[in-house]
Amino acid sequence: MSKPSIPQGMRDFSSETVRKRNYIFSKIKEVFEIYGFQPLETPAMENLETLMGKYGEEGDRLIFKILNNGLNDPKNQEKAKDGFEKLLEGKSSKAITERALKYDLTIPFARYVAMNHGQLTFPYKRYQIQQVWRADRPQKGRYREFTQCDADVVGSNALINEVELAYVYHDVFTRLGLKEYCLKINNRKILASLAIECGDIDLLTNITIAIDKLDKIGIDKVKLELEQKGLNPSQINVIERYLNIIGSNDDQLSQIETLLGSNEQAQEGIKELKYILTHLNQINIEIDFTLARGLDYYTGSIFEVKAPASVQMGSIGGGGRYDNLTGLFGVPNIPGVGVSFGVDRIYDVMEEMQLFPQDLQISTKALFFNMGEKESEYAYKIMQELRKDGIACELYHELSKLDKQFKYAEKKNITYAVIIGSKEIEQNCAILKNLSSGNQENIPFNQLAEKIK
RNA sequence: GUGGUUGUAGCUCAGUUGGUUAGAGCACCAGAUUGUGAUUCUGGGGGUCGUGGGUUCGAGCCCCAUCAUCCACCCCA
Repeated sequence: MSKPSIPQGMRDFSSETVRKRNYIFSKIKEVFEIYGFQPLETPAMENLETLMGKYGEEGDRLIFKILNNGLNDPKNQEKAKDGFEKLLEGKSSKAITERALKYDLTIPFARYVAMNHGQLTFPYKRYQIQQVWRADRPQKGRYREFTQCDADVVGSNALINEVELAYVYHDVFTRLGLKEYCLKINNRKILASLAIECGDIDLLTNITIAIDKLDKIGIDKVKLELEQKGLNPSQINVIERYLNIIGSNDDQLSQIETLLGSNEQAQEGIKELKYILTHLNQINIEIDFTLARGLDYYTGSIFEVKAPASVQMGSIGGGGRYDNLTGLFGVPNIPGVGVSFGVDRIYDVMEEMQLFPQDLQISTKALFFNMGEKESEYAYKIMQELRKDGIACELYHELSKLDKQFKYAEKKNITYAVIIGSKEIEQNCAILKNLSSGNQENIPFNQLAEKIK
């Protein structure tokens, strides 16, 4: 038998890691709940047609598809062969695969809303914390299975939702102690107007992909890429003037008004930005007109959260407004806006910046030493009393040298050692030793719980 | 999907131009120590050198393939 292994980009999480991850989840959940979001879970797999075509061409390629069962059944073999031919041609085939692992939480959520819009109370505010899967090559901060934490509001056009979600970001990162994060905002309408200003709305995708890279590759390479995409010098000139907008939020707003203010869409986008920013004067938020975000379905505000520059992680969260997501599933006129947290990346950032609290790893509070068969029977009864009081404790599993029992306690980060030997039984008390300070004292059995708590 | 990096004991890593029986530190186990975490000393167990082929009298080392890893691109959280 070959050595056991797990698939590429998948991970086991040790106890220590799970505790740290749970710490992040609990903070995020707390904030979601106090802003009035309700939990939702959807299945790991969706019908393939629910997912295909929603994330662009690249996205389709990265969806994990699940092979149908029963392909070897003689009844299905003709179909399966035809289907396989189709696959080889690069088309998809229901005969071979009709289910897939979910790629994000937003599309399954839209599917859920489309299926249940009759029952839901709008605006519907839901949060969802689940795994998603992408068949991407793993690298730093990128895994094939990772967890997203989303909060969305659907059924409301009000910009107050954007304001609320920005506060959600702020509150979560504040609670996690991740102070130097950077929340950026832009509006797709402004990007769209830039494309119109260049003479063709269809240029939007190419333009956004190129300018999104500005801080990574610099202005010259962005211009080169635009040139390669077939833009002419006067178009590139417009974009360059757009990219040269810098300064405080107010400065940037007045500059964009000068450049694109005559465009109706731009006016709308600018108005929205202004509204959101004036309601967010308590927190740090930066306009970034180069912010584009990949997903095609965004139509209004877009958000992105960058990790502190010192850790080189890039995006740890993102979101935005979409006008008609459920329209993809035949239910029109349900606009929405949402944000997402990349927990796995937040974990990596917090690990690197050492932001996890020390006391997360304390599991067992007290270890009862095993001093022999009779003694441990006695100790067991006392231990069960402590457990009734909610104190996590355990009895060392066999009679061993004290040295060994101490080492076990030390490794498991256990706070107290409780030693009950024949002497102690006679005196109706136990030795309670604090393993971090090294102090020990005799404690009557009936006071043990109180001392340990 | 494209390009590169790495893979030797539980962990971190040495290992010469291809040449006897593959090493170290840490960890683990036993003892010195029959009720208090240390230190020290003595002894011990552990490896199909990622996997599968090939070249060679001979491969941890060279070649091919494959899997995993990390990194960059694409894209993205």
